[in-house]
Amino acid sequence: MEKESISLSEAEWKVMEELWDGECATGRELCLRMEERCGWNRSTTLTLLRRMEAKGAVAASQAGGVKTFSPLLRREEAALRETESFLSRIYHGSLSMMVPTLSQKQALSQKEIDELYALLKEAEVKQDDKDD
Amino acid sequence: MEKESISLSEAEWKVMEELWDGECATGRELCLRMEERCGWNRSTTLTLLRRMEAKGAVAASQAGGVKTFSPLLRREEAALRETESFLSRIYHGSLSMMVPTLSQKQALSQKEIDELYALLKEAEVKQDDKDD
DNA sequence: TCGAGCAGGTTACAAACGTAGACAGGAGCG
DNA sequence: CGCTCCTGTCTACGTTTGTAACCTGCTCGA
Repeated sequence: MEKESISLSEAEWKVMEELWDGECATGRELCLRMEERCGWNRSTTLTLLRRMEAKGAVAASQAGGVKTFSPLLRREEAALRETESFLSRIYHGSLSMMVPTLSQKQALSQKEIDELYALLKEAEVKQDDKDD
Repeated sequence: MEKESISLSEAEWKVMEELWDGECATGRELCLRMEERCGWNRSTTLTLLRRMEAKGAVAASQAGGVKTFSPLLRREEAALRETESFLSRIYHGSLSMMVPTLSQKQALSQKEIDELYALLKEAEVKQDDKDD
């Protein structure tokens, strides 16, 4: 129901990725793709889809014995939720505490750093918009 | 053993926080603090400590019937591990994909953005060091 | 019409988690 | 000496997660 509270497990997330990438897909297609990408058995994928349908993360529509699934949760929504929960769990909710951890280990490439600069600039613009 | 592979569950993480903050503590102290902070029963904390000891995340030393626990895993180490797993799960491993998600929701304050700039600058310096 | 395939559904089961009750050994007090 | 606390250990139980075998119903070609 309240999308806010839908949380996805790791495996479920993978299925969602597939759905987000393709907008929607039949059970068959998804099974094939998951088998290919993760080596899962058909049943595994179907079970996950069922669970996800139950928790309202995906919608399923039957059409002549074939089910078609589509995401109910938008990627940004889910990612945001996940991110906030992660940040608060590990970094007391603050992104700024996360960067040093990564840079310490040189887990940030120069390319990534450059990208981040650009992104921050954009974020700043957004902040300004907010004031209007 | 290989610290790399030690993963902490959410509850375990909370206990670790306590340990990291205090460097080390007796079981009794930890039980009290967890009860206070999370409302946990004494047994709950003790069980978690036992599991964490088993997986090598904390060290315990007995002294006259009283156990003292200290973290074996450093916070940065654990945070890094967690962060990498999170980033790869949600953002295909790239921090740069995470920022737009947050800024879209205005989940980034100007203050935080400023901090991030500063952090990136530092990270850049580190990059240079690496070349030496 | 009957069997082969394919779609989805049902049931299962072990590991990880969160949570806690029951139990046992040592230390000190009366 | 025996009881009471306190400390830690064992055992347990429901839930979530990952993973899959097995079953059933439909459809299409021989």
